[in-house]
Order: sequence, then C-alpha cells, then structure tokens
Amino acid sequence: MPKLSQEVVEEKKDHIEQAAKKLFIKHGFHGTSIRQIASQAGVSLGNLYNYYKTKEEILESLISRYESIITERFNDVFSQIEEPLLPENFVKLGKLLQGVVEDHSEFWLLMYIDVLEFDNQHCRKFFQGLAKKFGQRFDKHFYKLKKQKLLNEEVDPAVGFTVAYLQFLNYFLIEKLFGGNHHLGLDNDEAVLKLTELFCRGLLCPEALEENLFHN
Amino acid sequence: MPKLSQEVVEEKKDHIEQAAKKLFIKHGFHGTSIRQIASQAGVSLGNLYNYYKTKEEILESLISRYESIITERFNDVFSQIEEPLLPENFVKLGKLLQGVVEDHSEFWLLMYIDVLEFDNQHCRKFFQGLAKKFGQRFDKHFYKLKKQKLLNEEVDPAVGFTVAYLQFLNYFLIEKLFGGNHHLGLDNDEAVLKLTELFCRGLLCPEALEENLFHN
DNA sequence: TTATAAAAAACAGTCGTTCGTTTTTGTATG
DNA sequence: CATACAAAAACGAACGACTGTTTTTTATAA
Repeated sequence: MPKLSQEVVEEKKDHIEQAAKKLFIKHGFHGTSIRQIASQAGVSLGNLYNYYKTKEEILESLISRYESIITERFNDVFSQIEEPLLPENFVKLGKLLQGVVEDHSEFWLLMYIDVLEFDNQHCRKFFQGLAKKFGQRFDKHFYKLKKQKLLNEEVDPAVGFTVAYLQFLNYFLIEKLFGGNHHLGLDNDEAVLKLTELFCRGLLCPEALEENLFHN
Repeated sequence: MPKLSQEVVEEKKDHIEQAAKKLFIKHGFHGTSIRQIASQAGVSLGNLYNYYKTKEEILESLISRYESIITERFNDVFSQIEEPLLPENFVKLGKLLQGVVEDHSEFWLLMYIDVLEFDNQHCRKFFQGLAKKFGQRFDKHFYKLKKQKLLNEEVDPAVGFTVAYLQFLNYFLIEKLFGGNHHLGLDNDEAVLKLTELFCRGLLCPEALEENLFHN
C-alpha cells in the first residue's frame, strides 16, 4: 500500500479527532478511553497508533486544530467590525460572539480540560497579550477617536474593548455551559444592549462622579 | 468499638476530601483513583467505603462542603461593601475578589470538573438569578441612588453590579488559571482601577454619544 | 463480649500501549 | 494485460498494570 498523501492523512486525523472531541467534552480526557475513540471513529484500536503516538497526542492535535478554527472565526468576527467603539458595533460584537459561543462551546470545554489536566499549556496563548493585540488591530480607529477626544481619557480603548470582548464571551459561556439561566435577569438580546450601554456610558451619571455628591 | 460521633465523622470526611481535592484539581475526576485518595489521606482503601458509597459521592461531598466555604467568603466580602456603586467600593470589591480567587482558585477548578463531567449539576446554583440576588441584597442602596438620580437610567444597578462582580472574578481567574499573564497589559492593581473607571464612567465621552458626532 | 472502625484481600473489568499478523494497493516486471 | 512484489495501513489479540467496588479479616474500645 502506498503512502497516504498528507491531505488524506489530515482528513483521517480530523475524522478521528471529531470522534475524540465528542467523547472528551462529555467524559473528560481520562474519562475517555482509546477504545471508545476508535469505536466512535470506526477505526481499529491498533490503527490509532499509526496516527498518534499517545492518547495525549490526540488531545493536543485536536486542540491545535480547533484553535485554528476558532482563531479564524474570531478573525472573521473582528473583520466585520471596523469601528469597535461605536455603540451599535458593541451590540454587533455581542451578537457575533454569542454565535461563536453557540457554535463552538466545545472549544471552551476543551480549554477547561487543558486547564485542569495540563495547566492550560495548549490554550494559554488565547489570553496572552490580549489587550495589546486588540490595540494593534484597531490601531487607527482608536487613535482617531483619541484625537477627536471622544474617549474617556482614563481608560485605554484597547483595554476597554478587551474587557467588553471578555464580558460578552463570559456572559454567553455562563449561559451555555454553567447553567446561568438568564443570570442577569435579562434575555440575551437585552443583555447585549445593557452591556453595551454599560461599556459606553458607565453606571453612574456624570454628576454622581463628583465625589462630594456621593457622600451625603 | 463504639460508633463515631457525627462531628468526628465530619472531621474525617473533611480530611479525606482535602486529599481528594488536591488530586482532583490536579488530575481531574477520572484521572484520580480511589487508591490515590486513600493513600494521600493516609486511610485504607476499604475504609473509604465506610464513609462514601461511591467515588462520585466523594466529589459531591467535597463540592458541597467547598460551596459553603465559598458562600461564606462571598458573604464576608459583600458585608464589607455597603454602598457597592461608589467608585472606591468598586476598587475595594475588586481587591477582595482578587483575594477570593487567590485563596480558592481550586473551587473554580472543581466547577470546571463539574461542568465537564456532570453538566455543572452541583455548581449551577452559583449563577442562577445572580443579578436578582444582588438586587435584593443592595436593595436600599440602589433605591437611594436611583431616587437621587445619580445612576444611568438605562442600566439596572443590580445588573451593573453583577457585571462588575463577574468581570473582576473573570479577570483574576484568567490570570490565575488560564495563564493570562497580565492579559490587559496592566498589573493587577491598575486593572482594578481601570475596570472601576470603566464601570463607573464608561468608555466614551458624553459628547461622543450624540450619534452624529460619531459619524463624521 | 460485642458492635464498630479499619485494613487487607479478592473480584471482575478496563486501561493505554505493544506487537505480530492480515489486508490493501500502487508500481514494476514479464 | 496479468502477475508478483513490497510498503503501508488496518486490525485485534495480548500484556501488565490499574480501576471501582465488594467481601473478608483484623484491630479497637466501651
């Protein structure tokens, strides 16, 4: 039998890893056996070891494959948002991130596996220098707003955007994976609107922020 | 041998569960064996089954025990904050929650185990009706501010406070468990200050929010 | 002595991995 | 065009260690 082409190998690995993913996110890494993976993928036990040296390598390959998908998806999201600090674009961001979580909540489950069993070795890059990355991506937009003095000078817009991004993700993850059940007491659309309002305007009126007004 | 008193039993269970916790958060539920737990606790394998019917019961007991500790700790935090929407109290909240995460990050690891392997059955109450709970706890404070018209009327103060609470927790969890490594590009104290600023004032200047100003 | 706790041994499976074998298939040969 | 060959892929039995749980035995203290 001739050697399989690189793409065919990748296809087969992808097929195996889809099966593995299904089991890992349901029973965890140690809760899933190689036999189950093989069976789920319709492949023999021994043959798995032609593609992966160890069980852990399956998880690693799966995560890095998924990471590309997620990264691409996020790039797609951000490419739809040119001016991220417009209120209407916060709303748009929220809804797009809702879609990401709904389509790929498994990715975060894999991340929790990684956190638990591998000290988040494989997924930590996801958070490294997050604000800096956004700062670079939306460089010109942030600079323009800054120059126009439309921003609260106390907060770096990159930090603000990162916070909003994380908050949206977190909100939908709590809803999807943690059983939040409308934990803010709002439906999802309202939540996105209220979060947007909060990020843009803040919680307090300008008058309240003159400290003396608060202390009476 | 006479029957052990209820408190002695609870002490022994606590001791066993401390050992179990150590192992569970390191290797996950299925990655930890009963023998390891017994050995770590300095108890015989068979004797464990005098205290728990199954391995899962150890985790359940551990989680519910930890839940009480965490709940108490949170109550302690909130009792230190009478007027949660004062900017200086946001800062205080942030620092207190930093302490909670630093002291009890294991609780969240257990929660991720619960999410992964038990659909968050045991921990989901943590998020249920969160905003409502805060709304009730800080009832009078929120009402007072509302009456004084110091609040952004677009956002329920309970929702705003819940969001801030979750954001602080999430920030420190990312730092502690997910390898964030100053993901906002700030040290922790700065991050608390900037988050506070963001929650109170928002990201945009009042002038920016008149939409026409934005679209030129 | 007796009820109970603790320990040890036994049980029936399952685990990740290895390995010898069989099947498959493109290529080279006649 | 048919055959033989060889390399690769697929398979599944076997290995030794380990699994959660049950049962049996021993130690302990009123």
